[in-house]
Amino acid sequence: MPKVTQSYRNARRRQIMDAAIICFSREGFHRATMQDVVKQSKLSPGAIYNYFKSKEEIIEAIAAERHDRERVVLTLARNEGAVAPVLRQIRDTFFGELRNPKERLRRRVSIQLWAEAQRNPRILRLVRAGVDAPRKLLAAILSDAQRRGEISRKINPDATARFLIAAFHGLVLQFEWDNRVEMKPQVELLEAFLASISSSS
Amino acid sequence: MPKVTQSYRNARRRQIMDAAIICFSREGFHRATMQDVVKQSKLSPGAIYNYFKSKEEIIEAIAAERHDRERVVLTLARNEGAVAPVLRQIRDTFFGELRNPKERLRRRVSIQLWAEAQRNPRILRLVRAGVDAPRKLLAAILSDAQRRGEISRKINPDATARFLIAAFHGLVLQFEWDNRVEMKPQVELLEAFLASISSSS
Amino acid sequence: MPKVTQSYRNARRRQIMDAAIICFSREGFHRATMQDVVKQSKLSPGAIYNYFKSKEEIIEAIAAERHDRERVVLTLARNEGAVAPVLRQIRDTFFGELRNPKERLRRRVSIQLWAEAQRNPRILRLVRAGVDAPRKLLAAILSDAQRRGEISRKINPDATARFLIAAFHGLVLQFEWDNRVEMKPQVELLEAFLASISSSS
Amino acid sequence: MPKVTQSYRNARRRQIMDAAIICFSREGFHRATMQDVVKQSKLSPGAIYNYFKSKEEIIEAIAAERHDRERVVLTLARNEGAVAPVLRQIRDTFFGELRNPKERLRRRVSIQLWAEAQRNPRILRLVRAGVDAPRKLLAAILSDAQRRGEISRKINPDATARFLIAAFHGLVLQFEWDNRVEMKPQVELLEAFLASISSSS
DNA sequence: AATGAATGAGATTTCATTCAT
DNA sequence: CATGAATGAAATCTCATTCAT
Repeated sequence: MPKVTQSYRNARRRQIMDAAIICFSREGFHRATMQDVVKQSKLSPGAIYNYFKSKEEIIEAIAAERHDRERVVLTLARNEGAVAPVLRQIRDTFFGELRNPKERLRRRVSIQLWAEAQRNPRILRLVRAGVDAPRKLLAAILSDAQRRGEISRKINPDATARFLIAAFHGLVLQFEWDNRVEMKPQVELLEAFLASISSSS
Repeated sequence: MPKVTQSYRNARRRQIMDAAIICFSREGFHRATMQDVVKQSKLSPGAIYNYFKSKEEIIEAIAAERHDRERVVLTLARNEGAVAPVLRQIRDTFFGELRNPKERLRRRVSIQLWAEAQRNPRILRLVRAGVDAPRKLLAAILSDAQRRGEISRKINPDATARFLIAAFHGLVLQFEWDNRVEMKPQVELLEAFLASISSSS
Repeated sequence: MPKVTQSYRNARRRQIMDAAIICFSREGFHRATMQDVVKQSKLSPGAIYNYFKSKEEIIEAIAAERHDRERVVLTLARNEGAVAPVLRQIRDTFFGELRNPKERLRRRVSIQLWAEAQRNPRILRLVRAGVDAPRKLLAAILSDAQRRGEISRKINPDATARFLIAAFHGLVLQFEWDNRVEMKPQVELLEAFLASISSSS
Repeated sequence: MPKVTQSYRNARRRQIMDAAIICFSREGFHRATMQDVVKQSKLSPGAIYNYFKSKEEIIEAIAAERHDRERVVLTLARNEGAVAPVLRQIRDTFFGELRNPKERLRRRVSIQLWAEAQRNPRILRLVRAGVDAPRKLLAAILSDAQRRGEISRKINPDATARFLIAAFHGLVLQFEWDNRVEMKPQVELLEAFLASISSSS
């Protein structure tokens, strides 16, 4: 029934969100003005407000997308067999993405979202959800591996999952502050860590 | 030449920064207005601008203080003997502080600073310095311990130090998003991690 | 040359004006948006602009219609005989209409027009015309009645006509502000007033 | 305790309201911009918003003032003796004021308020109160006069009071639409009306 | 003629900062 | 040094109108 297709509308939303991600990653949510987004998106203010009710809503849409994305990446990993290659794949996916320029923009915006979550309950909910889902999946993977005897019974899957995600977030920050930081030693450290919790130890 | 004593000036700066920390942790840098800080500090706008040239400068002063503080905590730990108790003390100091309400405010502001560092080079420098100093100290501690044969030669002290700090930052976020998160399992995980890098392994 | 019949065009104009009257009476001219009129009329913006050059023009069309209507009501009254029943009929027509829901909407819009006339000369002209015509008709009726000796020579027909219309407008306002206002005592008052100007006095 | 006196604040509010009355009477509430009021008042936007939270609040303050003013005028009239001179004084005060240029501005704004009352309940309440108080006072005056036998027992004081006020409002409109309208014949008509309800009749 | 997404000027309001007292 | 009213640039958002389809 609509005059323009859903895919047209989606493309516009995409266009706006991409522009916003560029602006927000450059200037932060508050310093970036809607005028900046307008220019970057090559649309008009009115057009943007046809797709998003407010600047806040754009931010929320970006947060929601982050959330989805992270969940999807991990879900893909789930179904495979032995734990070690699965974890290695997750690790490589996440670290690999840090080199991707587009993903770097998004990571910069994520840091903004962490700050924003402090005073915007809707963002908080989205950020939380974006972290909870991966954590639970990771914990389930670890749990399964424990059941199969692949990793030590002594470790706490939930706490370990949380710890791994925390470490990843922390390293995102480190990389943000100084992008010459080498990721390889970190990857190796994780390798050692995983080895230390594997059953043979 | 100053008409009031330095200690008076210091007390006023303190008063303003404490008020600002409260406001910033509540609303974020950008949403918190100078009026909020004025009210919270029980001073007048004019008075505040006698001590800080701008809102930015207050933020920078807070960032500088964070930086100092973190360095001091670690410096205290340095001179002692065996590595295990030293690391345990550092760990307990940092995690212990997470329960301290005043420190929680400051942590909230830290997260804001992480976001702000993205577009304010002066903040970036301060944040970076606030992370570099502890990292180097920690690396030195690990290095010393390696030399003394207390921990494995195979680990990379720099990378490990960075990793530990990253994990701590990540856990600060986790705690911020959900303050019911238990820290004890995390502390135990770190214990296991330290054990895994000790020489006996 | 027109591609559609005049009656089709008229029906569309009617549809738009009816929708506009609803919107304007609800929100006022300025608060009501063209989008509101679009929704209410179940047409599209483009369609509306095919029939009216601007929002102003819709307002003017409504004003013009008010004007016509009021003139017509009075014209109908003119041709009858004795003055008393004629005046009574006019009175009853006007007061009776106040109970008519559709007419109430229009009265609400009239009040908007009174305000609008202050800064829109075209509206002013229409409002003025809408009041002048009835006044002149009423004055003529009174004048005729004077000539026939039905009402006192002492009264000034023009001033009296103006006064009656003014009182009616004022009562429209009273009713608008509080629609529990009883109209019957007002009607009786007018009866007394008419009696007082009738020749017997 | 305040740094500036209350009278200073009152003077500023006066300054803003006077400027607003000029702008609103010229352009209407909606066409007049805050920038217009800023210019007219020779203050800055920020200064105005120190005294009024919003444009709406300025409008409400003006409405409240109208209300007060009208009440005061009538209250003054109350205490005197015989009804005829009292009513004549009220009549002359109201009609006399119509020639006062400042009062004309305010009347123009009143008409705006009548329109605005349709969709702003706070304005409605103020407008209503501004009409109710005078009406009750007038009704009381008439009632007293009836008790003293000065005017006919047959009239309904409430309805008559309402009618007189309605007529006045209606004449304000007439005068607004055409300021060449003579008020003298109207005053005489009222004289006749009052005579017709006096006891001798 | 009809559609409705897009336009963009312009409205209200905020808030960091200043400066006369 | 302190005060706090005043400043005014700039931000977000709205909405009458257009025009490609």
